[in-house]
Amino acid sequence: MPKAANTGKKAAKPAKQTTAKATADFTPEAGRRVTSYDVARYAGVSQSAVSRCFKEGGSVSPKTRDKIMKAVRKLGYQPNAIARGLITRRSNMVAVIIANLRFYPETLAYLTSGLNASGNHVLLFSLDHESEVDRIIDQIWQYGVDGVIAGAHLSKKQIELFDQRKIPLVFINRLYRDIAANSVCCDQVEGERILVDRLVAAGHRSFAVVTGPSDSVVSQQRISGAVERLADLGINDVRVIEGEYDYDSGRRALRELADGAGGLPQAVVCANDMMAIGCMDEARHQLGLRVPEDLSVVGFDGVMQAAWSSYDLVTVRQPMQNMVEAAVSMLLSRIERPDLAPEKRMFSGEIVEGCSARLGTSR
Amino acid sequence: MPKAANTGKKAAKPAKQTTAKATADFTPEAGRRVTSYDVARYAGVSQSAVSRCFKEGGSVSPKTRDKIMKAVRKLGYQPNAIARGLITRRSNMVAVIIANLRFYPETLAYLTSGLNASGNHVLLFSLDHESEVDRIIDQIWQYGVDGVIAGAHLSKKQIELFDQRKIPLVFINRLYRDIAANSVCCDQVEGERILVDRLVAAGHRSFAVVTGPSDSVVSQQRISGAVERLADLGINDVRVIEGEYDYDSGRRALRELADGAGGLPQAVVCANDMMAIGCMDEARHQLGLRVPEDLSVVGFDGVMQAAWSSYDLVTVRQPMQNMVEAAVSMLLSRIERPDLAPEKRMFSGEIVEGCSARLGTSR
DNA sequence: TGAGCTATTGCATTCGAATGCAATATTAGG
DNA sequence: CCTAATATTGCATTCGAATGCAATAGCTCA
Repeated sequence: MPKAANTGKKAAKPAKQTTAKATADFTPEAGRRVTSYDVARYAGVSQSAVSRCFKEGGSVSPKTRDKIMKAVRKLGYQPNAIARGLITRRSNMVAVIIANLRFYPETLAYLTSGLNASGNHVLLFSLDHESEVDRIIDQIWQYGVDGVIAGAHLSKKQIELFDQRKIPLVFINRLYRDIAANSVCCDQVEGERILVDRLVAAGHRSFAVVTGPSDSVVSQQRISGAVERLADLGINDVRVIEGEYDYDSGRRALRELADGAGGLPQAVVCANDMMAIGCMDEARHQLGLRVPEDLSVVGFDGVMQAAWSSYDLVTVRQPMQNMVEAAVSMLLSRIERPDLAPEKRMFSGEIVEGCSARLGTSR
Repeated sequence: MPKAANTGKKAAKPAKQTTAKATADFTPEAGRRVTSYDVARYAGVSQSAVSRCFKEGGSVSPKTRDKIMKAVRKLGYQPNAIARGLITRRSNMVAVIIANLRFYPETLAYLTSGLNASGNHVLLFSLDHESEVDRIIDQIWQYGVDGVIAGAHLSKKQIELFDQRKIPLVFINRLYRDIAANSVCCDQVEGERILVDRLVAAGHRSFAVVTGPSDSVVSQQRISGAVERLADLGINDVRVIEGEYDYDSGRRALRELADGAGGLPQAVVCANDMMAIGCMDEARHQLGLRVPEDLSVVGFDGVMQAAWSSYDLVTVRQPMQNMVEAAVSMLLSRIERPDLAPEKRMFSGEIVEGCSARLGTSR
């Protein structure tokens, strides 16, 4: 039995000390969490020794370490990350802000495992609309996260705030031309331009584009990429329909096109895959059209559903796993070295040549 | 200009004090986070006053509150949740353990907003396989979360650990018959039995069931619900194929059935919707079968994709939003009152009468 | 055996906010 | 204008782990 070491906290109140000795043990009061002091008392060492046991390269003799670890196992001690964070100023938590979670679950899955692999944890903030960001910025700050990964749009002022407060921030798929912010993106404009080029080369002459919600910058980029490229190519028959990124709004968009004056275009360019899928379903099952023979539909993202053989969507696949890995490593290196200069990494999307659009000779 | 109040910490080192006075201000050192002491100094009050300003019903005069809030805004102060958590023993964080995140993104979205609404935050642990739980249990403990919501299987020992440590734990869709654990479930067995009843009533006599991964208890429940009910009804022509919950394994399962001896069954019962969708696609696009005329396919879950008109899946819709709300409120009330008795809430699933299976007269 | 090192150990303090208690300030009542 | 009651305020301590520094133990080598 270990001897009761005289290592109560500082000048612990005599009463307390006595009580501890009276009950002659080291079992923490029921319901209270086991602390490093409990372990120290049980093992007959000081609290600092216990602390050092949990520190890489901490100076502890094998004999002491052994005693301590035995006590740790016996009492079921786990260091308190909250208390540790207070003194080390490292919470090992990363805030993840993500909009449209329901459409892009893979992104979050990749993020979580990437961050966990390096001993970090994810404090999740999910937004239904990008414009809700305000609500959560303060909370992020309060939790003292070590860094932030954002898949949502922040205002210039908000970005500057993170900069002032020296909290590393990395965006995924949000590019800021005039702000020196870290980001990992897929080139939305390039991808959309190539996609449009292919459609035009294959003979399409009348178009419709279906946008995402108006507060989505990604949607704006994709749409303007498409519209501008079409204009470059001298095509002016372009209708614009507003969507909301989801399946239903894709269906609605196609219905609107069918009902509207001028009839259906030859190709529908959607700001994401979900809406493209909605368009296809509406076209095939409500309007009795053949896709791609009567109508070409293309999307953007390369979500798993796009590859399902009912759709086999022509789309631009974002290399999301690479992008997430890049974002995580970009963030982690900035947590280690806050002085690193801001950096932007841009990946190219890959055209997926499915069967939802006539793409001409190449297939 | 507010006068520098003499409220440095305790017997602050004279040197430090002097420095502060020399620079004649209250601006915290660059890069350091603004603390309640900084605010107090700037506003000429004590740190406790600042703290009380942020406490519901804290005793502060309007005049003082005003001064303090002005300082708060000026310095951009945000209370440090970590430090607060240390003393209050409330982190306002809830751990969410979720397996198969990529298949059930809605669940997480509902959870996040439900918890945020009550001022709680989500510390996310996502698992690729349920069996990885061990890895994260310790970490949850270290972060001192106020409670846990689990959409994954824990061992009896692990559940008891949470109980001992008085951390409320609520399961979603994991039912433990012989353990008094909190849970909110959809009745998997009942749903599957009703589904099977309908299929048999509509004349199906040969079946295949496609399971989920072997470590998924939910899959086991669904499958045994189906298999046992079929046995009850005197149907023994039931093949069992192992799947992995994803689209590809659904396709693979159907191929296996088609290639195997005995040819295709009349109905394929899948442990979830994703696999059912895979089955349908494989049947229609690879094997040229008509669904439901040549083959009936049913799933379980009621995910959004199941309702897409290309599939229009017959399935059991779990009232996931209700379930999540119930789980959140169950957890929150146990955080407030840890003595509440364990409780199980069971919701019934709703049969969705789609067109992927012949269901007979009712449609 | 003893001087000179190095490896362990413990002490005391720190991180930032919350809070019981005592000391003031304010107000009401007479 | 004074007393009693109430409302504000500040002081000092607490939460649990980490860490600089000083003290001690243990070891090497002459």
